[in-house]
Amino acid sequence: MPELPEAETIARQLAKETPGRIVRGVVIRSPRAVRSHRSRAEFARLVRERRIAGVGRRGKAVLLFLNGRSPTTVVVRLGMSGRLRVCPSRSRLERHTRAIFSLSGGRQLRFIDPRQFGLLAARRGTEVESFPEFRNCGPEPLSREFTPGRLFRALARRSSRLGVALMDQRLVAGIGKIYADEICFRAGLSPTRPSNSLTEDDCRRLWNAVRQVLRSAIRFQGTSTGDIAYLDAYGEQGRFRERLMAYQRSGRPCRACGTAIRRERMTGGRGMHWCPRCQR
DNA sequence: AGTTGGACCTGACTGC
DNA sequence: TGCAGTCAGGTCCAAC
Repeated sequence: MPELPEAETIARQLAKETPGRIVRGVVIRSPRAVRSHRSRAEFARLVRERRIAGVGRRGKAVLLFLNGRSPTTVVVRLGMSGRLRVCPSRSRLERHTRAIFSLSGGRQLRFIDPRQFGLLAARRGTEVESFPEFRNCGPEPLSREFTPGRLFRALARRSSRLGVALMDQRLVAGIGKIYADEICFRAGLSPTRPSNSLTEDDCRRLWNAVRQVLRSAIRFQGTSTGDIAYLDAYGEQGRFRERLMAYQRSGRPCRACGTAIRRERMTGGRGMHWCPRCQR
């Protein structure tokens, strides 16, 4: 599932491949991919014949900055199964290709998304924080804005379980199921703990774990797992999967102490994985 | 306002 | 083999 490390990996790859190229044409093969626009034509009009000036990321979203008379930003939300791929124009179209950007230089940027939870949105300007997609977006976990104190105060206000709170994008941006499990493991905290039961000391460990886990996952270019495994802009798998300590390891021995990893469904129907011995 | 559960979507898997 | 049911999960929305 694309979370912050996967989006960051794709954004860095696109930053090498796309700047300077001009979007010559846009084909939206699934209208649902641009459902926040009135029509496919409206989206295409905002994007066509503009030069890609840069690439960024906010939370789990990849951002394409386009130059032109009025600068435009394309927000790419990958959802649960979305991928962005750069390839030669003549290469075979993959199944579930939802949108194709034809770029100058004989390349295409393709948006592939089996589950169709992903979304492309073209927004005027580059003031990302003002876009509706980011209205409820909390601080970037690897920025200075995100501090142990801020994390403590936010968790102290909540009664929901820690594993659920970490995935709330208003608390901190970019964390989903995989990294919520891994962060809790690294912090030695059970994801079933009520958020407001954490001490300041717990929160400092949690804050460290957030940053260590995300940095490490970025270094290994994300996690590929499950029936619709994440692939990067070159179609390669992420290598963080081999380093997972909790996620999707239920019943298997904890890599630290050998105790069987537990799994339990939480509110929202999502299962959380944790070691009952290492995590309290 | 915070919290929860359902809906969206489709491929893989399970059970009868 | 076939078909219904379940699961996965990011995000939004309605209901408490």
